[in-house]
Order: sequence, then C-alpha cells, then structure tokens
Amino acid sequence: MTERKRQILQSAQAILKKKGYAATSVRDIAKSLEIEPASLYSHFSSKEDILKLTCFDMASKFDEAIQEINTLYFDAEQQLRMAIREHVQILTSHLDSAIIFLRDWRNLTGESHLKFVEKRNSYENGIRKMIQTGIDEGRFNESDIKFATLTVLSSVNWIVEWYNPNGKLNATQIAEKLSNFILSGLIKNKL
Amino acid sequence: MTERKRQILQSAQAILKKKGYAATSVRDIAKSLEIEPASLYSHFSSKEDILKLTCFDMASKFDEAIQEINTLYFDAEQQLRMAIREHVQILTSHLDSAIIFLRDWRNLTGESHLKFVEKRNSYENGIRKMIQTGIDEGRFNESDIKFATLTVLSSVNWIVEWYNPNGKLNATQIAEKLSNFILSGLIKNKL
DNA sequence: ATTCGCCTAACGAACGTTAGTTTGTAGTCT
DNA sequence: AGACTACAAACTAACGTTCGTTAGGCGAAT
Repeated sequence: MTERKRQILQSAQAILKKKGYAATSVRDIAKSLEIEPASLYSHFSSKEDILKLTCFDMASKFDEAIQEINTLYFDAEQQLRMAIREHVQILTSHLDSAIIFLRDWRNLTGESHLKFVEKRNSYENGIRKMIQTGIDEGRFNESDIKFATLTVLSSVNWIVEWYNPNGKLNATQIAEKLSNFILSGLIKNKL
Repeated sequence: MTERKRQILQSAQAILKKKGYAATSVRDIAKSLEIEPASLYSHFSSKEDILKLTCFDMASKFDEAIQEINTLYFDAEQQLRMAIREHVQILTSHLDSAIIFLRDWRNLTGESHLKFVEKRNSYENGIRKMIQTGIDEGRFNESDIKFATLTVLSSVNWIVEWYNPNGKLNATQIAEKLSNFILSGLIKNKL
C-alpha cells in the first residue's frame, strides 16, 4: 500500500464514518480529496474495495490481539481484562475505521460478507472461551454464556458512539472503568 | 393512519431492517408489496417520511415509558430495573422498528434530525437521573455518571443485534438477566 | 521509457419523485 | 334496484438527477 493510497483511505474513512457507507457516494469521497471521482480508481478497484480494506484491516487487529492474549497463561479474569483493554485501545485509536467496521460491514457482498461474519464469530468465540474458563475455574457466576459474551461485547463496542478523543477520559481509563463494571457483573461475590 | 398504511409501513420496515435505510430503494419496498413504486406516494410523502414515522414512533414509546416510571416513587434501583425492563420490552416487541430506530436515525435530515437528537438526549437524561439518584441515596457506587449511563444504554441497545424471538430467552428473561448484570456493576458491595 | 497520479468525457443503470389516469368499492340519491 | 358521487389505492409513463464505473489521454517524476 503506497503512501498516497493510505492517505486517500484515511480521508475516505472520515467521510464514511460521518455519512455511512451506503449514503456516501464516490463523488463525496473524491470531493474531500479535491480530486476527480475517476481518479480514485487508480487506487481502488471499487467503492466496496474501500469498505473491504477497512473492515478486514480492523478484523485483523482484533484477531491479533486476542491471539496474543491467548498465548499468555493468565487466569480468566486477567485475560478478560486484557482483552477489554486491547479492544478499547483498538477502537479508540482507529475511531473512523472502528465505526465503519461496526456499522457498515453489512454492506459487504458475496464472499467478503461471508468471510467477515466468520471472522467476527471467531473473535466472539475467543471472548466466550475466556468467560467459560472463568466459570469453569469457579470464579465467574454461572450464566447463559452466549448472553454474557454479547453483553460484554456490546458495552465495549458502543464506546465508539460517544467516545471523544478530547474528552476527559482517555482510552486506558475507559478500559479500566469498563473492565471493573463488566467484571463486577461476572465475578462471584466473595461472601 | 389507515389500516393499509400501517400494513405498508410494516412491510417497509422489514426491508429497511434487513438492508438499512440508505441501501434500500423505494423500488425495493414497492416490490415486496407487489405494487408499483409510485403507488407508495399515495400513502407517504417521501422515502424519508417512512423513516421519520418509524423513528419518532419508537421515540414516543420510550418517552412514555420513562415518564410513567418517573411518576412512581420507587427508589433508584427499582426505577432502573423497571426502565430496563420496559426498554427491553419495547425493543423486542418492535424489533424491525427498533433496529431502524437505533441504526438509521442518522439519515434523518434537517429539522427531523435535530428533533430526534433532542428526544434521544432527553431519554438519556432520564436514565442518567435515575443513576444519579442512586448515587445520592448512597446505594450506587460513585462513578463517572455519563459513562455509567452510556454503558447501561449500550448493553441494552445491543440486544437487537442478537435477539431471536424464537430463541430460548424471552424478553422478560433477558430484561431480568440484564438488570442483574447492570445493577451488580452499580450497586455498592454490602461488606 | 515507464510508471504514477490524475484528468476529461461519458456510459448505462438506478435513484426519488411527479403528473395524470384508471380501477374498485362504498355510500347516497332518485 | 339502478344510477351517481366520492374516495382510496393503485396504475402508466416519465422527469431530471445521481450513481458507480470505464476508456483513454496527459504531465511530471523515476
């Protein structure tokens, strides 16, 4: 990927974040770069190509994070804390891409769509396993495991809807607070 | 609203839910009803009209729910539990509309957009007040109040992404589990 | 001499919407 | 009972616009 391509991609993502993929035209993207629409096709093969790159780029980041965590032999609580921290870190440090990744992946077509869903399920599965381990270790409350997984992911993902890079909470602080919140819902009371 | 109009609206919402507002054409909607695209304009003034009706209909439901709860003088925990239960109930019993409401409101333009954001903030404020009351009463942990509010709403709203009307958990059960999860993150440990 | 980035020009398709008309049905008057 | 009116709901046909994309060329840098 050339420097210029990355530059264009970034500019495109800023608009896609604002307007959504389907509501954004190739001409919108070109305009923001002050080039002609046709010029984009020197860098990308199609509009969907931009979406594909964005979505799978983000998916890889999450993939790497969870795989790295899994190679470390921590207990379930520590693993989950790390996963949340990494997840928040990825979301907040690539906010534009993150929003597109979470909101617009549905617009992927054909094989890309299938592959994406697969990757997403695989990540979800990774989180699920951590929670399951916590239950097996007797540290987490027994609960509907799918429910717990999705609740965890939802609180984490919604961050992108309100996170403000200039706000008073930085990514690390958010991750910390969120971890505490989530884990207090999972961990057994020590009576 | 005539019976036929309601019927068309429902059919339209089913497609909007699947494809998203921006990616759905007037012709798509017409096709599913087996009528001509132009015929839709006997019932709606524009494509956005359909979106407007859907979004503000849902907004009213949430509005009514929170106002009713506020007239009951329960303590913060009870209020929040009721709010979550009602919220889940509304989402799950109007799943198509709910998804459009949560995902596509950004496509509203002009005054509608402004008004919607206003209504949304007002609801968010209602939840925030409940949490604040809980803190003031000394029952909830002190915490960043905005953060807490958004985390609560996020876990609740994400339900629409995975809720299955034919799944093993019904709306009431989900509300119950979710309330427990959320409140265990808010309520002070009784040491 | 080749490649890169961009251009102009234009394509066919799909878009939201309109104007004006037809059809079926229900109620009213003779 | 049959004719007349009124209205809702659909139709046909088309409008101007915007869409994603392609073909082919031009200038500057390597």
